[in-house]
Amino acid sequence: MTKPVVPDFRRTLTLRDVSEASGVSEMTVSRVLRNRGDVSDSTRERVLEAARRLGYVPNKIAGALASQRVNLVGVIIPSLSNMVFPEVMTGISDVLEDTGLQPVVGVTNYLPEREEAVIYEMLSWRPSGLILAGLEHSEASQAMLAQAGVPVVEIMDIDGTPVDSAVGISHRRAGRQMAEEIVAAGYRRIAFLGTQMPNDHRAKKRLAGFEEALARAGLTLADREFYSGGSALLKGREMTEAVLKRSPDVDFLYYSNDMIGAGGLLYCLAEGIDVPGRVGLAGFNGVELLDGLPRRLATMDACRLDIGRLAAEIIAGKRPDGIVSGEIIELSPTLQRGDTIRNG
Amino acid sequence: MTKPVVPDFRRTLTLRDVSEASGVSEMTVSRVLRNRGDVSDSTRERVLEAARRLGYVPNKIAGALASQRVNLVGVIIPSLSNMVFPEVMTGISDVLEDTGLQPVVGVTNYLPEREEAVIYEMLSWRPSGLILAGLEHSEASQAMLAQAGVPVVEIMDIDGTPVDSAVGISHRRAGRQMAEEIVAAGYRRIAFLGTQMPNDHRAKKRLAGFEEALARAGLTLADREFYSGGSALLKGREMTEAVLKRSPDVDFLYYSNDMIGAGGLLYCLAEGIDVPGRVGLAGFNGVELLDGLPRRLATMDACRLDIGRLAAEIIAGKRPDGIVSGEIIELSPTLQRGDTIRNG
DNA sequence: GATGCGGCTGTTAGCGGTAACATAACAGAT
DNA sequence: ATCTGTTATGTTACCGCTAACAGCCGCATC
Repeated sequence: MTKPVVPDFRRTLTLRDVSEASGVSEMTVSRVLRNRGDVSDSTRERVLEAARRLGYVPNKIAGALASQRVNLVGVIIPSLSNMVFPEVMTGISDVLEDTGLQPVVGVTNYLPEREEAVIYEMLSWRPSGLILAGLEHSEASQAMLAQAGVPVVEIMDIDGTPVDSAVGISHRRAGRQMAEEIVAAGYRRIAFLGTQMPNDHRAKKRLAGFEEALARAGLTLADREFYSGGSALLKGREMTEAVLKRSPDVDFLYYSNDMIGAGGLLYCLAEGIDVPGRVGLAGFNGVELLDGLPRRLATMDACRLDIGRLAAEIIAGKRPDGIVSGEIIELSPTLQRGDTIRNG
Repeated sequence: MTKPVVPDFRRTLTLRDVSEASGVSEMTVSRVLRNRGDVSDSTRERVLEAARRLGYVPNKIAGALASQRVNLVGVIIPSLSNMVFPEVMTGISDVLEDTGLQPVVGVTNYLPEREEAVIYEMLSWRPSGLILAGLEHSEASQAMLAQAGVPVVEIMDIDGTPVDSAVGISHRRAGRQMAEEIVAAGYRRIAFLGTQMPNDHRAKKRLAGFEEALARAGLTLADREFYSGGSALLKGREMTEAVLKRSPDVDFLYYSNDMIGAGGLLYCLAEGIDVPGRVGLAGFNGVELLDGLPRRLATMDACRLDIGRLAAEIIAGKRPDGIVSGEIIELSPTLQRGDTIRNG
């Protein structure tokens, strides 16, 4: 099952090897490989040929140290598995693609101490910029970010004070807006179903905004249910069942994300519950998944692609007026009523 | 909306700054910060205090150059958005966590030329190892990997010849196995629904194995339908509708992944089609999502967590016998019949 | 023919750490 | 008192590359 380990006698190649193989100085090789400065066509050809033939791969560690430039952008997010960050990443990659910058992802699992460690690790590679989710960070994290001396963009959320720049939506406002819509549609006994969220600050803010708007309409949450871990779709089912059994008079279910909302929708449809007549449903995020459901769940898209794009543009110095720092961009999520809120 | 850009007068800190602040040599500071070698407790205290006070973050670029050691492991995958790789990443992170190694993700979007670029970029940082999906790579990629001088683990698939090590399942066999199960259950008019797959070699191998087993039973595919892009769940619905309309006598639908399978299942349920009586359904991957569906879709889990773990263990040199190279590990996916294959 | 200049190439001196090898101080053994 | 060994610290020489500058050549200019 195992083939013999062939000891590698070749040291790994350096500029010097290419230089010797092509008969020019290391400096000239360096210039050729970076397309920097003037080199005659004939020399360029010779160098490229030698590099290709040897299979030379430049050592960016040495290059970065010498030039004090690192073409890396750290991206720090809480989780890969919840459908929201892949799209942010797409936006970031799209923009960075033709800037020579390269995103590097770090995952925190919603743990502040993990975040601190990831920030430290990232900064120790002296990246050209940092993009990270959320505005809430440990004190030590904040200090590191402030000291870093590179552009830092906090994304997703703008309800708070960024270290440097921020691109996102107001989750508080998003929650409020959804509540207003629901109340306007005539629902009165409204329940909330969501993640246990010691560290999901954005979900928390949405709920706060939601309750605030309810209060203004003279209402309070009729019930609430929380979960953590497991298949979100399944949890959505289970929580929905639990709430509807416990509080049969509830007429609206507000979910903290689309995945559990979808689970709830499937549950209601399977049980033959009239949606949106008997109960209305709404989620949050506008994930692509929803397109495939039997009925379109009401939701609010979180502008994830744009957030990624704009954050990357700030880091890449592509913003109009060349702003690279201290910008706060608030995007407006659009409410999609779908088929699960009745027409007031 | 923008705050003034405060010019950063402080150069970024170096060992020398900490050394001066604590009155010892740079070397001693270095030792303290890496916990390497003997340092007296009093000195250690003084150094740590100074480092903390100044907010010093070591420069790993310089460290890596000097020590010829980089605690990074490149992980190259085709896509972040299909639910399968997050779980692989989890397995990898779990294992690397306490080895001091750090995964760095690169995404290829199923494009060989992107893959080549990502491999080049990764190798230029001289990582301690590389984990990449699939066994099919451009010639240039293969050459780079072979020359890299670090352990390379190709994951997910083992139907082919790895550059170095491989951890995965046989997709060909997986396809065969599912076909046998379906045929044994008495289905005869079987259709395939999947991605357009110029570069999804694993889906292609599953289909090949599937058709091979059908042929052995004297059957051929009754119909086939392909898609690309868009919401997989929605595509699953649409394709299912298309196939069932076009070939009303089809009695089984084999999907190349669970997400479109789930779409198909939802479609059938909504249309009141008897599953698994009138048509049977099966997908591939065993994603968590399925737990939340109204009925459990037949599928085969791809051992993603284990694949990640084992790959990481190889890189980290944690395999029994200290094998670091040239190992091929085949895992056996388990078939989950769910509720969508009738009992033969 | 001296001068200037742009195109091309080479030389030198780091970048900020760490490996490897001194060195110093002091304890206990002889 | 000398030797040995251990612990704690410092010194030196790089790691592989690039910025900055220096040189050389040929050609147009005055």
